[in-house]
Amino acid sequence: MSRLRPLPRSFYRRDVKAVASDLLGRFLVRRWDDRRLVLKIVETEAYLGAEDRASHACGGRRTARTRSLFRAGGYAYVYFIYGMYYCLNAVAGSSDDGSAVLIRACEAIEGASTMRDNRRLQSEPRPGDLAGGPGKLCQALAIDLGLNGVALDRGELRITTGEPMTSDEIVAGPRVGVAYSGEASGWPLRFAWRGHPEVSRPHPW
DNA sequence: CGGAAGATCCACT
DNA sequence: GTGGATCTTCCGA
Repeated sequence: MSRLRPLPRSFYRRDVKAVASDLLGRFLVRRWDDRRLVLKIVETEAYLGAEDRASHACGGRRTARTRSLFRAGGYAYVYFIYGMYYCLNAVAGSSDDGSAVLIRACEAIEGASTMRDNRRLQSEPRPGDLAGGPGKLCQALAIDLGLNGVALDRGELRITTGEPMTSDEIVAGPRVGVAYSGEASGWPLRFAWRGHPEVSRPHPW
């Protein structure tokens, strides 16, 4: 495996769509319980900011929950949803933008047995079982609100250099689970590695 | 202060 | 394909 060198904060402080597609193929590295868990990012979604009705930053409203979302790029934004799941974002752009990239799916590279334990899977994982969705991903990596706001270039949760996708390997489509957001629900802000077995449903290809 | 909704997942038919 | 789990968050009154 290539060296797990953290991406610099400048990586995140760009247009959120560029950050979202450029995160595909990078490694997500989680230190937990004296172990190292490594995954390759295969699916992301960009959330713009005030102008995006699907975003928690819609209308520029700031709440206790979205505090870390309005920081400058390079930090984690973790939130709790549906009474039982967490979702992980990488904050993008400049301070006060409220733009972020939701990490939707990953392929396990190292530490799959620990992820399986964390997911409480009884049988051999099938494609997508370990980290093939934003809630599953956080469960596999034991990510909760304790990691909300942490820097992604150091510490126990990092995103590192990896094997970025070329544009012909990337497919874009509308985001998942945002039907309530009107026109924004059709924006092609979901990015995935075309044909990869860990990409969540519905498949964007 | 009450109620509705939610960037999901799973079991079941 | 459908519905239930489960509870924080947010908005309106």
